[in-house]
Amino acid sequence: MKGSTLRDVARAAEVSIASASRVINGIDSVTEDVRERVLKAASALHYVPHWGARSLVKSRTNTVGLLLPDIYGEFFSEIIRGIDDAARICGLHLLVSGSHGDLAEATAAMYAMSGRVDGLLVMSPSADSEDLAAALPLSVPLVTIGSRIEGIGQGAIRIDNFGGACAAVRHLAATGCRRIAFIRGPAENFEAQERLRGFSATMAELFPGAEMQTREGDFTEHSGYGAMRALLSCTAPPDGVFVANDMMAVGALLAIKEAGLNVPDDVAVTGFDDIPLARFVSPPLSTLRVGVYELGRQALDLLVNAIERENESEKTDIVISPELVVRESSKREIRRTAET
Amino acid sequence: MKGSTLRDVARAAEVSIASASRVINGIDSVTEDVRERVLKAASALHYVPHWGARSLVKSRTNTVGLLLPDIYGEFFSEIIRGIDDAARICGLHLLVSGSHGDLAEATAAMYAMSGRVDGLLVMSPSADSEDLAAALPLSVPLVTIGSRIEGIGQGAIRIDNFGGACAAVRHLAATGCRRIAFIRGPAENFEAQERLRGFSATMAELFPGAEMQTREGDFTEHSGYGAMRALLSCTAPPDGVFVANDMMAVGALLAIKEAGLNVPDDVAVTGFDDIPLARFVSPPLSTLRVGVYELGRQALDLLVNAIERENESEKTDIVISPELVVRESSKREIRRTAET
DNA sequence: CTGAAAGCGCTTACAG
DNA sequence: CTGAAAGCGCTTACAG
Repeated sequence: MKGSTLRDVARAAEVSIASASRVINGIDSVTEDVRERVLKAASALHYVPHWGARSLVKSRTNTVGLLLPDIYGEFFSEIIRGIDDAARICGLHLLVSGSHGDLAEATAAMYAMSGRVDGLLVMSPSADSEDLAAALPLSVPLVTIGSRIEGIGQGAIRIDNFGGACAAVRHLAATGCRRIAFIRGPAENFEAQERLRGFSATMAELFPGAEMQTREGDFTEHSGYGAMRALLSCTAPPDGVFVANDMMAVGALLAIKEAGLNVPDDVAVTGFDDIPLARFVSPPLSTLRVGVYELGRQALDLLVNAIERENESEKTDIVISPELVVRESSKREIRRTAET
Repeated sequence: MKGSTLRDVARAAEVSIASASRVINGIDSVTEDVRERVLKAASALHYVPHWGARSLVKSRTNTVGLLLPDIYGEFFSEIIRGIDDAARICGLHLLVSGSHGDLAEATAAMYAMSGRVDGLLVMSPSADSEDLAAALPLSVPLVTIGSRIEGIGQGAIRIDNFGGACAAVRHLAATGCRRIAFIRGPAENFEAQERLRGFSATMAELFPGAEMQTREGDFTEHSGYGAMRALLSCTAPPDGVFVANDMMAVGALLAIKEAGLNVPDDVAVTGFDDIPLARFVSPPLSTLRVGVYELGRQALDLLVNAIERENESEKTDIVISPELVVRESSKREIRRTAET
């Protein structure tokens, strides 16, 4: 079970450790004879380089850390995929850590990682981010994903949640909706806040003085269902709903159906994210597509850049604009309403 | 940017490196005075232990590697979640690597990982597994997930795909289906093969001598759609379809709808996996629930055990039985058919 | 081209 | 309780 070391290989090949190291690393001009002997010995002994030792002397780990919030589902999967693919191309390994209930856990995870990675990718959309910033290890290049924090790290990548929300509301209005409601995400979530801001701003512009109906959800289907029921029981129920993410929108769809109303004719619905599910619910859900995979790739590229240019403090910010995808849930003829 | 070392901390705290090491590791009885000084110095210097050095001397990395095939979606996400949660409890880090197109890539990934982990979790349901086995580093405890390979590793965890398939076919038969077809997964995929085996065996038992209709898919929604269309254009189209995974079943649902037929009355449908989407399509999809999160947890526990009992070669095998979940897509009154 | 030797940062018996 | 020292496995100038 115990692995063999370079010394064992060198001994078996009857060369010095230095020479063995050279052929293992494929460097230098080494005699073909030596190379062969070392390679043979290495494979016979099932030699695997001890990574800790190598990283100790090179002070490079060739590993990046990925810190995720407590995320569940497609989004998580996609972003890892994007990062992992990009990392493989750069020859980097990926250390992941998810599900951090509270700040203490997130800090501990970051701290534990920072000694073994060349850089850190941190996604932490909740409010504690400020405190997290205070706890940052300064010795490691860091790129934030979708974070509200401006000052920290060597780079940041985020989604234009505000712009996306504006587009959604404009779209609903263009399709004839006059009473547009909003189902919000968690109050402490930065991305949710930005979507709310986009909603409010656009509503104020399009329907000045009108009252805005919103309900809070927690990004789960269940909460979307509940919020939609609440909205439908208002005295003036909405004829269009922008929902802060697709998962909640799916719940909203259910609630509308249960109320015996039609989507999109009675209530048009638009979500956010474009998770795969969006295409499969009935009616298919209009939404804002975020290239999550691409986001992951770019985040990693940003980090690799930061690692390479060391402490040159040129900070890069990337903003990804979501794209409106119109499906059946909001596709309707512009109707003339009799009442106001 | 450059991190400080234990030596720096010791110097600042005016103690020996040994003492500094002790308080950092929280061991031994150390004077309260020393402890305080070291802790203060460490935080002032933003000291982070160099993990490579530590692992070099302890010959423990506190990291496990996870090797996944080219997987996309919920399944991937869930299994990582299960493993990550379990790993955190054990104080282990998780190195992940996905998307291995071919054997060479998978082998390279495994090799690259094996020098930096205490154990390996390998999921590789495709046929190359035999070759992969040959390439295994022997120095690292290894647990396979859903692998066809029997001989390798210190443990294995797998899904009872055969049993699940049997249950699905029996269920369809019990609900009145008389011509049950099967949409297969990729031919080289072990799990897909097992599901096919279960289908064939049960069909042979229930409808001896009857011809079996099957079509191959590749686990994507699109291929399920195509396979279903092909099945519907047969001279004797099926009145029940067992589909090798939920994603393809979703495609099948679409094809049936497009053909103007009703689910479940004209064709009952059952999938496999119970991905979240299954509940949201219309009609909701009957399927076999596999506790993927739980599977991940258990896989890690198995590995931790293997790591702890070192080379005692007591190999553990765990088989998880999927559970039949009946939803609308196969809920129908048993009908009497006029024709044969 | 090749080898002896120093050193990466840390832990851990071993003395005191 | 504390420190000096050896050693974990590897890479890399430095000589030869």
